[in-house]
Amino acid sequence: MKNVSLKDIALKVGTSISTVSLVLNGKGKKVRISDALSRKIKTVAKKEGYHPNKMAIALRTGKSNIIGLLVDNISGHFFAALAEVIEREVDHYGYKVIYCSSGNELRKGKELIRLLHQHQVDGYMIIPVAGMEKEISELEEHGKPVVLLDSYFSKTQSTHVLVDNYGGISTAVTHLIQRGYQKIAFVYNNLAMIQMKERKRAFSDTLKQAGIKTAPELILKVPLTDNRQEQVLKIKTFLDAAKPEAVLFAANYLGVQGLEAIHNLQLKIPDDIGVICFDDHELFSLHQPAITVVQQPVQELAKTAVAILMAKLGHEETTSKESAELQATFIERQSTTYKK
Amino acid sequence: MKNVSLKDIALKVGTSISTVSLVLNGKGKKVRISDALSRKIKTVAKKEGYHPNKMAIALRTGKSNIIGLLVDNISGHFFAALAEVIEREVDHYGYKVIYCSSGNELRKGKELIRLLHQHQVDGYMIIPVAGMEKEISELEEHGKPVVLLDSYFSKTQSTHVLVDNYGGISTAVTHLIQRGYQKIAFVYNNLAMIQMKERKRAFSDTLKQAGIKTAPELILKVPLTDNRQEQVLKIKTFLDAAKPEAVLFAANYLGVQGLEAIHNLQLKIPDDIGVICFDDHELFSLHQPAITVVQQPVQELAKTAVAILMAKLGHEETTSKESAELQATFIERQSTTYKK
DNA sequence: CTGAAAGCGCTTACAG
DNA sequence: CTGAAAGCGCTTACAG
Repeated sequence: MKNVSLKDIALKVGTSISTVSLVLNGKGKKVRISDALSRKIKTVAKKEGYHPNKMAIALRTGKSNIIGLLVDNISGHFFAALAEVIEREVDHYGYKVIYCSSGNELRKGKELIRLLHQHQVDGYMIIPVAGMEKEISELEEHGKPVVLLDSYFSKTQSTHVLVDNYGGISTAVTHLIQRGYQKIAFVYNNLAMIQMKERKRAFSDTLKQAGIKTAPELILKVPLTDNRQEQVLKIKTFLDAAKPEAVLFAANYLGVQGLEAIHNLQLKIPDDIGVICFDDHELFSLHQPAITVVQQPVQELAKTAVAILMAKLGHEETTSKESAELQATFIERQSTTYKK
Repeated sequence: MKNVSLKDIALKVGTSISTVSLVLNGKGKKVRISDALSRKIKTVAKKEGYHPNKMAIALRTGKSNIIGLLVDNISGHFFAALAEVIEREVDHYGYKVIYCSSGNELRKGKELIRLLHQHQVDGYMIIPVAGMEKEISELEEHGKPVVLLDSYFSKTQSTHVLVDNYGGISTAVTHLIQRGYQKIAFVYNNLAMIQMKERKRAFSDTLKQAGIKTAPELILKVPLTDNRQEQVLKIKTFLDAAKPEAVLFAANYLGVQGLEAIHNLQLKIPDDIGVICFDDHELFSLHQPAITVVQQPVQELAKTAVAILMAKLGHEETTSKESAELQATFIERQSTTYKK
């Protein structure tokens, strides 16, 4: 059973394809097609179950009304929070979203950008992977608007929306110091992108400014490519050796793994070790004790990014098309009460 | 800057569009196009950065090489686990996935099926919503293969892949009884679909078979439409009034909310109350104490569903195209040790 | 070995 | 008020 096309309708009604197209696109009034014909066309279209072929429209008009969203990990917590908002927001403008995840692999990321391009998506929202600069510039040269999420490349000037990573970590470290923690450990990963670099930089700077010297043995870089098991083990070994008074995890998944490591070590939070995490997770507020976090304004990030992209696509003239850096929210829970 | 098309290449090389198409599709050898020309075409195509327009191909061939995946909730845990596997599996066959989420709303679900249809997806994987029977039958009448996930309609014969819900719950209840729990509560939701009905049925049957009579005040149905806050409150009020020895949550998100309610009530697990949940969650294994669960074989579900869909699409003749019911895995952790 | 032509389903000037 | 025609980028018989 074939899909019904404009031609089928035209044949049934006894008119031309153009007329059917005009009517079904609501332009009947404008070109003054008779009410009788209009009604008849609409009736037949409905009865036959006509659905326009979006592929054909995209091919003809050059616009697909699809936004490509390339994230690092489609099963991650950040994506889960993001996707919902983005989907709802772009829907207001009649756009749909195609998601894909790079797994933080350059090769995969490049491939997916090409794929999205081949599918003629109108605009891109991308969590960039190191080394992707060229592909992104090419999209922009092709006239396709791009908004980078969560990170950006310092050398290129693509529009980006992200949280104030430096400020967020700085607040966290300051909080720990005020609570009386001195020997503070930092666990981050080897993502060679600005958001992680900023977090690391903020950690070192803030300690230095407080007159605390940072020992390299209090800093752990966990490779992204390790599997979960290995990562937990590395964190465990690290904490066991370094014996910090508090630990700051630079990403929520590291925090989750960190908690597992801490449980394995049978350490009590916050008595044996204070814990704070950059980026919230469902698990943290439910954990006993609940984990203090620096929360990213995910809703706001998504909304801002969509607004900018829509502005670039010619909707919503009011919105600025500039990059944005949003403030993180510090949430103190029970994992950072120093007891000594 | 325009995208480069076959025509552009043909013009540059000084040959015809057909020849370029043939060569670039690897059919050059078959129709014996000269090596010299082939090489030249390939070189120019690469230099110009040619990418085939998938829309045009889809329009022309009637195949989009896209699978539509309609889930209940794109930010849910089940989706997160599913998406990754499905994406990887269908990739082997050259397919891509478009995701959308119905939010368990019939109206939204219907709309999304229409949308996927308009985008000419070749096959569907759907977590069905009550009332969707007609739309799904229509897809099948249009010759589009469909595999239902997680549930199905008892009246229609669509292919489906799901876990043995009845068996899973039955195991859980039996376990509780063996551990000495008698007053067992059941928390489920008002999803009017087979998976939830089966879980409910299994709960009542198993208790009855053990000679324990089920009191209606030990059963709570939490409306899906309530917001999270309300749901937690309802569970809390319910547990406080019913004072069960153990509680079985019929879905992982209910378990997560249930834990919050239990913490609010200051009840100790497993001393004050035993807890078991159908469907695992990252949070459960990390929780103190870790929560006993009935785990769905998500990987296997996804793989099976993909295999069946691909078989229906004409790949992989070896695979059966029959519906499948997979066994759940019971994982005993520390939340169900009766202490009295 | 290679090219001209039709056609997928649509939109949009253009002509009448 | 309505229709014939071109063209988006591609594939695929068909002809030579």
